[in-house]
Amino acid sequence: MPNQSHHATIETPDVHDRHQYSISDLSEEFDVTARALRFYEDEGLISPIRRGLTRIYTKRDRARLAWILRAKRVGFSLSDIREMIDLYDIGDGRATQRHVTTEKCLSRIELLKRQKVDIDAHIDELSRFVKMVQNADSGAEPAAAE
Amino acid sequence: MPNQSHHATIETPDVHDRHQYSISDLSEEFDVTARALRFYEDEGLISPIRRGLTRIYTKRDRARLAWILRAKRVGFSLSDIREMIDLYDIGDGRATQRHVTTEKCLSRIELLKRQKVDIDAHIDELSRFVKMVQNADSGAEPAAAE
DNA sequence: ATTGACCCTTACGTGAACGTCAATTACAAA
DNA sequence: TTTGTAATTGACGTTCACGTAAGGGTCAAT
Repeated sequence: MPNQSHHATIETPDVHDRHQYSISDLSEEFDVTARALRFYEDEGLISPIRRGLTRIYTKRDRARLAWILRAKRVGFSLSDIREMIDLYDIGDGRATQRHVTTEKCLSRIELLKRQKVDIDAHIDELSRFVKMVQNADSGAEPAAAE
Repeated sequence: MPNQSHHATIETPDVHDRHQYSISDLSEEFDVTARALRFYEDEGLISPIRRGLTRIYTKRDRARLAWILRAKRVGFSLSDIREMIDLYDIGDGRATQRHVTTEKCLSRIELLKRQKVDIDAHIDELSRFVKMVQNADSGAEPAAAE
């Protein structure tokens, strides 16, 4: 095996089908630390294959990472995310399992919809506040609830 | 002072204008612990007056608490929230301060809008997954990004 | 042979947001 | 006066999501 380098050397063997990523490739692309990626692996969220000890991420791993990070952005904890990934990974499960899966997904969706309502309310309130500040009519304070 | 009780006794002095709340009133109503409310006070988010050592929350405190909790639900940290409250509390500030305030509010709004996009994407994906599970066509996995 | 770039594991440290005692205090009812 | 209920202030404990060394391996270039 004369040439197995996994990141840009002069003579890269597979330039045009780049579907393998090193840990630093992904950490740079998604702006997370390598430590975080290893942590996600410890938590069972991603399982890149290994060449020796070195992690090699496939396109699927990359897609899964993107999904994880988006889930984080909308407020899910890592264990939430792990649970959701497990649900995805069942897919072929028996009827009862499929039922449980569906129910959990639907309740997640409900939660997300409630979040959207909260966000809209917050946007409204911030917008009103901005207008108020610009009009310089003092008397500002967080109005709220009901 | 014969009658100063701050929660329901037989002879409550001001039954019909109930604009004072004890710490447990609010913790029960909003389903947060008293510990949390004291913590928020330590962090400078609320400042109930005291009768002796006992905290007394006004309607404004209550409204502010509701606001804080909603901010938390949409993903703001307590220091984020503190910052925003400080912004609200300026209101009468000088022109430069008003400018800074406005800018910060606008960037918060942008952040919230991006969150909505993420949430919508997540809802879509979960919905699609639910359909897929129900159709029993296996081959499920978190699709993502791009 | 050494340097440099990149990778690894193990393991303790950290900030946020409280939880959980422990020891008191205040007040009203029994 | 004792008992009970709700309040208080420390102060240490906990979970989450990593950060941050410390110590070491691999490979290609110099």
